[in-house]
Amino acid sequence: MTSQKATPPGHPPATARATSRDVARAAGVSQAAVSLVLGDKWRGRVSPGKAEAVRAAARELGYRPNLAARSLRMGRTRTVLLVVPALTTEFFARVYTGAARIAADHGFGVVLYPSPEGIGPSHPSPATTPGGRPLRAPSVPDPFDSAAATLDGVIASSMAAEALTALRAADLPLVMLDSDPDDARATATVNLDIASGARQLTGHLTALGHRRITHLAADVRSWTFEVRARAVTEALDAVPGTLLRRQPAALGVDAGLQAAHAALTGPGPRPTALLCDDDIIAAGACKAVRRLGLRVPEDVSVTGFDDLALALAVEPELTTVRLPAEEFGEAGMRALLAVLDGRPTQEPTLPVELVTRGSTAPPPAGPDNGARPGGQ
Amino acid sequence: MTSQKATPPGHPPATARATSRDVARAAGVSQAAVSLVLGDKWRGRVSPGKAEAVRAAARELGYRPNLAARSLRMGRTRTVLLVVPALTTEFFARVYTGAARIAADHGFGVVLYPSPEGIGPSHPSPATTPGGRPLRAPSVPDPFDSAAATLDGVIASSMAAEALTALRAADLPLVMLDSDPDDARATATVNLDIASGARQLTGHLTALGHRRITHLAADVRSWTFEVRARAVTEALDAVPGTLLRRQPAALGVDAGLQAAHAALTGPGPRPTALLCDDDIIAAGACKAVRRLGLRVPEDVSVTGFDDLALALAVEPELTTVRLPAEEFGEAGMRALLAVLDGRPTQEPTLPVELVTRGSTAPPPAGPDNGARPGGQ
DNA sequence: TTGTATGCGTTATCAA
DNA sequence: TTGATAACGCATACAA
Repeated sequence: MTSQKATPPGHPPATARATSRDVARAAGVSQAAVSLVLGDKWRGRVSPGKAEAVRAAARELGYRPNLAARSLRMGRTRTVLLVVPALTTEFFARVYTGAARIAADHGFGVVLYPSPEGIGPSHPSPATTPGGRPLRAPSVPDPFDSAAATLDGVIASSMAAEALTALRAADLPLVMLDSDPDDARATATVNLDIASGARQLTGHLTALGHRRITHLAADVRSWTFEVRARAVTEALDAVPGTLLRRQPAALGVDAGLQAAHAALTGPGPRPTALLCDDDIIAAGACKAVRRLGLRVPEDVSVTGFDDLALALAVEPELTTVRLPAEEFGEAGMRALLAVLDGRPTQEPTLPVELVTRGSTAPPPAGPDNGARPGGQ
Repeated sequence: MTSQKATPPGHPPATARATSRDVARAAGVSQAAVSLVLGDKWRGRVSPGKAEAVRAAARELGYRPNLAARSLRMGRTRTVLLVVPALTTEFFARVYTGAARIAADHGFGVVLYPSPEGIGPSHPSPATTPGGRPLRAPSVPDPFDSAAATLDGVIASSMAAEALTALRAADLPLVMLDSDPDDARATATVNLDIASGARQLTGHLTALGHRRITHLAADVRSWTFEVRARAVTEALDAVPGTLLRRQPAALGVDAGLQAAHAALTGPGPRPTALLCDDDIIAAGACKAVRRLGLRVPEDVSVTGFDDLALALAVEPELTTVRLPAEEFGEAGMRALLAVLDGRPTQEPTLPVELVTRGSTAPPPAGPDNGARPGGQ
């Protein structure tokens, strides 16, 4: 009965990597010393000479600690779940990028959970893949059953909030993104200053002279959209003589088109501006305007929200509110790390910025600027 | 010295979860039996009654195995790395979605590695965040140093191929996406039928009557773009009387605009069609056409590639080649799973589909259809 | 059929 | 300062 190393029976080791014991042997120290040195906890417990020897050996052998073992021992996985409404959107891809960057800086990984009910696919197939198969039927399981999913914490977009309750988030620390600060589920909240963005938008439009504005409101129950609606209403209430209407619109180019069509052809005087809840809806709205034989922005101004790449791709380019997506993800991750460390969290609200481009202009002149040009 | 359970000293357990021993106790069996039953390997080794008791207890306790422990024991992490050129693009977000779905079906997780040199940010800031900080400076480290990174395999887009060599991919199984089948680094390759797409596009344009076509070619060294260029050249060589020119374009709306401007104002007769290497470039090209006082598609036809949401957002909607992004990710993941299982891989090539929309039409009539309309 | 023992690689404690 | 040693939770070989 020797102390020979033996790989576990049944399976060969995936990759023959150096272990801390190999490093210890190479450096002529105990395995524990390796752990201390590499964990930078050797203040007065290992001699400087040996410490350097350990580092050299580790470098030499290309040692990288086995994270499974570390997780097992520590009871923490250094893995965080990011719950988003649907990854296929540029906005959340950027949120992920920011979160992952900060995570990596702290030795954490980020695993994604695109909420099954994924709001607004924003693209052709609403509920099926090109192949016609229902989108993630039993496919994407509860992330807590999934492989990468022994989690230290969760970051969730408010747009995927329902998914959150479904997925029993144990009692993991939970950072909610862009959601009601009073949400009881949240350990911490990180917000964008959406209300300010909405006010900047309405301010821009009223300053241009618009008085009949229709809000193409995302018909998604989500805090962020509620805030937009409220802020728009309040801001326009403060400007005498304005007429605000509201038209619900699903997320997506085509839905935006439909909603805008309805808004522009409905009863009463035609609005001179369409304030859309996101860039995608705005893109659809622009199409609707033109299909009615009207021009953007001469006859109807259109604004978006998000400042996606799309905003520059359409013509005219969209006046919109730039949401700092990556910084948003970064802030969310930082808040979660603070919670995990037991540090106080800052609950920041990130500023947003109005970006004025070609899709807005003063309303058409004329008494009622209303005589409808030849339709369709 | 009792056999009392004790949490590891120093740190409390992250979450008090039931272990297989708890289940065993509850079911009145040994811990090994639990492992057998839940691993579905109890064929003739556990009595049906006890097996059922185990399952009941597991359900009751909400037992979920500790993946760190399992990974440690098995030497496999059930985690796969997906290397993409930049996550902020819709296309790769969709590839990820497909890959993650299949992975989850097999109890695997997917971690993302947006290549540092991330080709084509396709959005405002080329190299810095809004804050001005250089984009992922030492931030995103070698993924093999990162937390989630004890990997069983890698899936990589050819567009991030350089990153691959940098990141010493040990000798992990490597599935390359849309890359040279002869690439020595790849354990397996999964491709889209890009060449067919290019041929469908040229066929569509020549059938409409176009004879002067400029290829707005992505100036990115990547197999997929080389294939496009070759296929376009060969297809047009086969049609007598065609004049193919090629104009390099960086990835991005603005770059597409610039390239198209150059193509339309350069010496020689103006092309009647701009065949763009992706939808983003095509969107830029459309803008260039209009800035020159020309119309799409009456004066100049424009085609894209990818069929992003963008293709429907611009006006006119883009004729483009639909790339089945999610299925692509699925196929990549399936290939990798096959490799990991030692099964033969199928090396599939996924079909792509021409989608005809408003951005293409017959070229303008007239002898040379060339008398340039008043530019600006 | 069942139970018991072992080791995966780490970190942390304790005795030397 | 250092080096043994134990335990994290699981899967498996082996003895009963």
